[in-house]
Amino acid sequence: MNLRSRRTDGRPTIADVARRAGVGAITVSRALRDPTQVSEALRRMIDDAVRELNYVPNLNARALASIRTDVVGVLVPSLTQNIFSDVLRGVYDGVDGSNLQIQVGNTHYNEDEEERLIGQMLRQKPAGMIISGTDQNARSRTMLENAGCPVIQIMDLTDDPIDTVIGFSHYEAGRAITRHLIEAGYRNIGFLSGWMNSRSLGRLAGLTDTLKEAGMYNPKLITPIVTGQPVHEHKDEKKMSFATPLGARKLLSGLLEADPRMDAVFCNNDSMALGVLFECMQRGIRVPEDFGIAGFNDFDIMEAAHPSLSSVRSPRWESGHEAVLALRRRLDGDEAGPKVVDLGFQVMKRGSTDRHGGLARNPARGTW
Amino acid sequence: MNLRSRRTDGRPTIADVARRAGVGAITVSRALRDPTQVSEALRRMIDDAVRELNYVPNLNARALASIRTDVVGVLVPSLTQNIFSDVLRGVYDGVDGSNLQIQVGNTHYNEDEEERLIGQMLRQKPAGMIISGTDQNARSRTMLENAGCPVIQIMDLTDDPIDTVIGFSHYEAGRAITRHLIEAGYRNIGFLSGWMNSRSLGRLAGLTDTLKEAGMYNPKLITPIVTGQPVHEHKDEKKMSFATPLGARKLLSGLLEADPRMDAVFCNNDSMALGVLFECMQRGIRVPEDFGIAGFNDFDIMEAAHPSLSSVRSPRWESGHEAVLALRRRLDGDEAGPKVVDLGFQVMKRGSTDRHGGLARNPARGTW
DNA sequence: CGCAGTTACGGTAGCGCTACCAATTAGGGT
DNA sequence: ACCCTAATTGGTAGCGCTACCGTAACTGCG
Repeated sequence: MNLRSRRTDGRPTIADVARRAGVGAITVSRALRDPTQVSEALRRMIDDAVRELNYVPNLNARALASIRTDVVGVLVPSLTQNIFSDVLRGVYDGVDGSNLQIQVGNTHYNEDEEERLIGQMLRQKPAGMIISGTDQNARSRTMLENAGCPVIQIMDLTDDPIDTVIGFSHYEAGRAITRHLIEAGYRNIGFLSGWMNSRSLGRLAGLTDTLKEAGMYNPKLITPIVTGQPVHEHKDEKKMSFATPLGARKLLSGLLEADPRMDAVFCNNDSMALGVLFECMQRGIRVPEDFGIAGFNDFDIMEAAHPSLSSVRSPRWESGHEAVLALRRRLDGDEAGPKVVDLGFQVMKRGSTDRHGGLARNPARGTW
Repeated sequence: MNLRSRRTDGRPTIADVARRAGVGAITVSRALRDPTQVSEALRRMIDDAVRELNYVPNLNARALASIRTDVVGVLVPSLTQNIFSDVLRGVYDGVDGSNLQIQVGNTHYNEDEEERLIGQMLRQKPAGMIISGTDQNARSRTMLENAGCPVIQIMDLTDDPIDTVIGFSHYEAGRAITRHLIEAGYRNIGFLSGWMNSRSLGRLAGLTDTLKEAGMYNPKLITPIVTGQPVHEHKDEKKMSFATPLGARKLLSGLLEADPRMDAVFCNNDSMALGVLFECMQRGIRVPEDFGIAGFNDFDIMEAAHPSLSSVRSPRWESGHEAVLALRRRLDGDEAGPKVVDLGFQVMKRGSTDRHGGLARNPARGTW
């Protein structure tokens, strides 16, 4: 007797726990999912049985039997860029201590791929979705609106979220860093980018508007705008064509040739800002006296460079983390949270834009 | 009639496909998983029905009914460091086009946490496991040996893998970069590290042995060794205490104080090498003439720095990618693959260690 | 032509869990 | 005492899929 079917693997099931605790299986199920539904006495018997048997629920069975799973789908446009590594770290830190599972999808900045992944994930009836950006196409948006689960858009801001958006304004970030460059005393300010996505474009718009308002706009100081699907991320670990330190060095050369009066540049990311710094070093251009440099994102390296590099600190980890926390609140039944959360950004004013030595007199590390 | 139960969500099931194709459900199941078992004629009918109904298999049901799932558990010690972002990118690239799903766990360099995560993942009956490092504790190792699925250890090398190991020798990497520094003409070579794990220790051992063989070993030029559990990775996105560019600048100052003769340093990672470069700039120490700098990992920034920074290129993306490919081969029934795969490393000889201008005469980017 | 061996397909019975409904008990008001 | 509601517990019937076994048709061979 007592021969277990070959189909099981001998691990205790909810029925084993129920038998040991002397209750019905369904009561165990309830005690596990919502202990308040079960009386104190039974709950303790069940807890004891669970512990003694070392019972672990079978998530597949749970998912099959119930209408929802504990999977959170997270879509990012790239894993190559450190930005989204930070976001994912925030996400993983956010699920620590919950029973949520993360399923990551990489859209490769391709909206068809994004659409496909959204469809695939929604079919798994996820507990929630976290998706980077606010620029989903119409079909993706419709799918998400009808998903029947919380959908959090991150790393950007919009008045019209699918459900909830948690991020910051790239346009305002572009404005803020440009204002800083102007205040620091630069007059011929350029913009240097490799490949641009919708968020980069927002930052560029912020720069352009601010420069125009100041009567300092000069299109020759803006590198050609490359959008669309980025160069495929290669197997050999090379990154997207221009958006590298080396690419930035070449692009800077081009800008200086186009208009030698250029005296500052806002780079689309930190890597390119570093590349610009190194190009300046090689050319003997003094930073910040002759030339100001600002990056975007503010990775660690910016503070450590010499001169230290100004940048805009973006809430990457925070975006991922807050998104998960918002999701968890929603799953706990709290529907009251705000639909638009602005995490802000921080203009980090450092040596590379300190043209007149103001920082030495007032060496704050950065200001909000 | 025809009222669907409230428990379903209206999506087509295998039974719907079977009905439409005029076959039994089990035949559809077979046609989906192993088409060779089904005759050409039926296979086509089934394929058509699948397409018309837009049928997508329910993975939870499949997992519940069968003995194995399509989940691959991936354990990394950290998500903070770019190293493992690259590994994960290789992993995700490797599963593209298969039906494998990735489940990531972060051990935070804590072996108890690692043990817990291994147990938790194995309970889900994964198709395979990929785990960073070869230094699992005894209980973890036992669990993995009895897992009944392929287990790939990555990012290190050992003669005695649990199952298969794919990586490179940190010890040999330490030897190789040290030989390079000696050949470049440096005589007082130090080692700079923040926090050390077992792989860092391997590199340090390679350096130490090589220096001793050359009669050049000087313990004062080695920063204090900090091991054990690293400082907890904070919510505020700060990284582990010393292993940052800024930390490196302080540590370098300490070493120079301990023995001013120091003329080169091998840094435990690229960030610290950059920090050292910036510290040298500020102090007016000429690189590479007065001082040689080498990093480890060879992230993009090393090539773009000025002077460009020597480093050891580690196969991070490749480790993740090859691990998944090996796993896929195993899951396809190919048991013949090697149990130890050395992906090698590459000493990237660049400006920061080019004391005598050899690179200018022979400007190869690096040599294997 | 009969028989074993093979191939192609289908039916049945779960996998472990939970939705749904029923049953039982307790408490509160009249 | 009674009815009515709420709280607690259990039984039944799936969720969608596949392991296992059975059946039927086909093959080759003596």
